[in-house]
Amino acid sequence: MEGNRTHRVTIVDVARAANVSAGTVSNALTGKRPVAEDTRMRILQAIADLGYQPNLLARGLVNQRTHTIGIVASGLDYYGPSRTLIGLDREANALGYAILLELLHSPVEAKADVVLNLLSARRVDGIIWAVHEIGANRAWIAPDRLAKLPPIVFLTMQPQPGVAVINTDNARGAYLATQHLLELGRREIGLISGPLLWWEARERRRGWRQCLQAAGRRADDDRVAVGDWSAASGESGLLALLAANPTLDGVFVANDQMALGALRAAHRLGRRVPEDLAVVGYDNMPDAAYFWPSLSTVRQRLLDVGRIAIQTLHGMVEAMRQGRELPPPGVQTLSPELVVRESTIGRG
Amino acid sequence: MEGNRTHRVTIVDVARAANVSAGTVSNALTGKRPVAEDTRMRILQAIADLGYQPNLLARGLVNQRTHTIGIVASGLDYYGPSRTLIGLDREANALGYAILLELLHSPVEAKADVVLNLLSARRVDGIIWAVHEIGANRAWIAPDRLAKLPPIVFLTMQPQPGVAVINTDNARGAYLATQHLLELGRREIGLISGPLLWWEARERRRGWRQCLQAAGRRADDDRVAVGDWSAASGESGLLALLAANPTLDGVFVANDQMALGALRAAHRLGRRVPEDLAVVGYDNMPDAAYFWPSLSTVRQRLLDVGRIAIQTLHGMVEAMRQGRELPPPGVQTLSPELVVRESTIGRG
DNA sequence: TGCATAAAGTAATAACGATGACTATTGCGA
DNA sequence: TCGCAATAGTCATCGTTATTACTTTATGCA
Repeated sequence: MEGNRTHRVTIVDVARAANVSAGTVSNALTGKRPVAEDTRMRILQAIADLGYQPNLLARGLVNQRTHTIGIVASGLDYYGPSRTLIGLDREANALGYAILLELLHSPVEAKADVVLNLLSARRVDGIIWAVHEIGANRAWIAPDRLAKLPPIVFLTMQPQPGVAVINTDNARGAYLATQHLLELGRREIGLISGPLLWWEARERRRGWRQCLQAAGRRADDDRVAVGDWSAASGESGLLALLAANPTLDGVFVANDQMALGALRAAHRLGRRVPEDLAVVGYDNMPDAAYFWPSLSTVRQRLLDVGRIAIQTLHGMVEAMRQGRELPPPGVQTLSPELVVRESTIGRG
Repeated sequence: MEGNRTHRVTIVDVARAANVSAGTVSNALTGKRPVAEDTRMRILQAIADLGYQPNLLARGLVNQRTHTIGIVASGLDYYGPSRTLIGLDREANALGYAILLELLHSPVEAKADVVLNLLSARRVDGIIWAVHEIGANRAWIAPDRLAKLPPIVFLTMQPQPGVAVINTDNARGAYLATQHLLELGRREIGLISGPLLWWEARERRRGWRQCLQAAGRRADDDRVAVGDWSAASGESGLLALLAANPTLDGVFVANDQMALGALRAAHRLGRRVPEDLAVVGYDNMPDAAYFWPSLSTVRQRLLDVGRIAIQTLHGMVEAMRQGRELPPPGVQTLSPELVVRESTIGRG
């Protein structure tokens, strides 16, 4: 009927159509005050007729709450970050939050600050920081800066005092992998590491080293090749390791993609896996079970990381809203599990 | 100083501190009207002192514009969707849009409608629909429903009249792959397809079939195994194909993950790739170059898909804002490219 | 039955924080 | 003196909700 294409239908239009006041419509929608059943039906009918959509900007403005969570992430073309994001999204949905996504393509501190300002200007209720690495020192999380931001949960980083962190135990995962190799009787075990700027890479190296040292084995630097998480670097990494240690009979590779490259290098050199060289990866990406040979690896519960992160953040948001004291922020660490496949035990 | 932790600093506080009116602060910030240089400096100083963050909710409310784009996506644990999302994010950033992300875990129509309502209630400026499949008929994009929503760009789906779609030419990619196999002298070429509910899977099958028929070769249903995009289904798919066609000497696999499974099946059966069986995949995921043997495949420019999608959407948003007629929505199709590796030509 | 009182639903109005369209104040030259 | 730039200020507005105040209607009791 009404030809005016630019007119947006508001709560007042609904109220008029249902013959009530705007406040009553609001009450009917939010349920914060009771509304007589037949009025409610009339209102719902009017909403349907007019195709009314409540304006969440206005609602957020008056409620001081947007039901939006900002997620800052990076490395989405890798399995881990994507998977974590899925976990975050699921739980956020379940708790009624929408997600404002910011991808950091080149994680430098300046950009990080811009992104935080942006999220804060949009009045997100909370922030998930899922960027793995951003310089070595993290000076950018100055406490006074943090105090002016909405609650933040950090994923997968070194525990910091006064900051909520959700982690997996990378050192333990690496330990499990290395121990598995030792138990199979391997005597010379190398490491293809991720970039050492990354906390996860350092932790996995630590776990590998600890396990070897506990068993009285060598864990020297010439047993370590440093890659960049890519399959290419895994391939060149294994070539370098074997050149320096021709008798190497086991290798722990800090992620599955590099392990894929390492398998390829082994094939090219004619080394049989696992007979000549046993390989363990990290991540348990879906493809790993179909590598040739299928890859023993370490599974992290990344969906759980996402879930717990959102739940923790939600708790912080609610506490802050109700003026309660924030729970002392701490570290929650999830345990990884070893997944054994052909690359260590053959086609048993 | 001020101990009141709940007080939020608004434009009025800034105005008071800088000894001007709120309107002037607004002008200084948005630049819509000139402000004397020294007043501007005073205002900026006050903003810095107070740590003021403009409230984008309020701004959006009065401007009827949020500079936010809703992205509805799914399958983020696969390479393609993740990659596309990265492309979308980059261009959105460049054009000053934030991203409201909605992941569809189980793409059913009811849920789709809920998601669209949600985005619309948050007053996004536009929507990118990056969900690959949602039932066969798409009855849910009823034209009158579309008219009530912000501008939408659809990715990777069958062209629809009256709808903006950004595509890659899946049939052409499949054609290129199949042609490559023919040119290598392969005579019996099978297909491991994706689920036929997916438009992309149907298109890739069409390209495979067209190419074979143009060459006078068989392209019957017993040369087709239908998988579900997973490596597991690729493995079982090739086993089934070889059981039905023992003399098969080439296979086009509709994505790289299934191709990985197919390679594994070939290894298990002792068929040499490519000597006995040449394999071409689709997607060019980073790992494909490190499969054993490395995988010939089809590259899509997914970052470009994302870029163009955002640009198109931006154009629609601007046109609508300025009351201009929307450009007639059409289809933009990008061409894929063949990437030749060992799985077809050996370690040449 | 009639009246006081409680309960329940509804209406009116002031926020929330910004902007845009007017209006008001300067200082200057004609 | 007048008119015109150049600035700055005022106030209504965007679409909701919370608060307060006002109607009804139902209930209890003599």
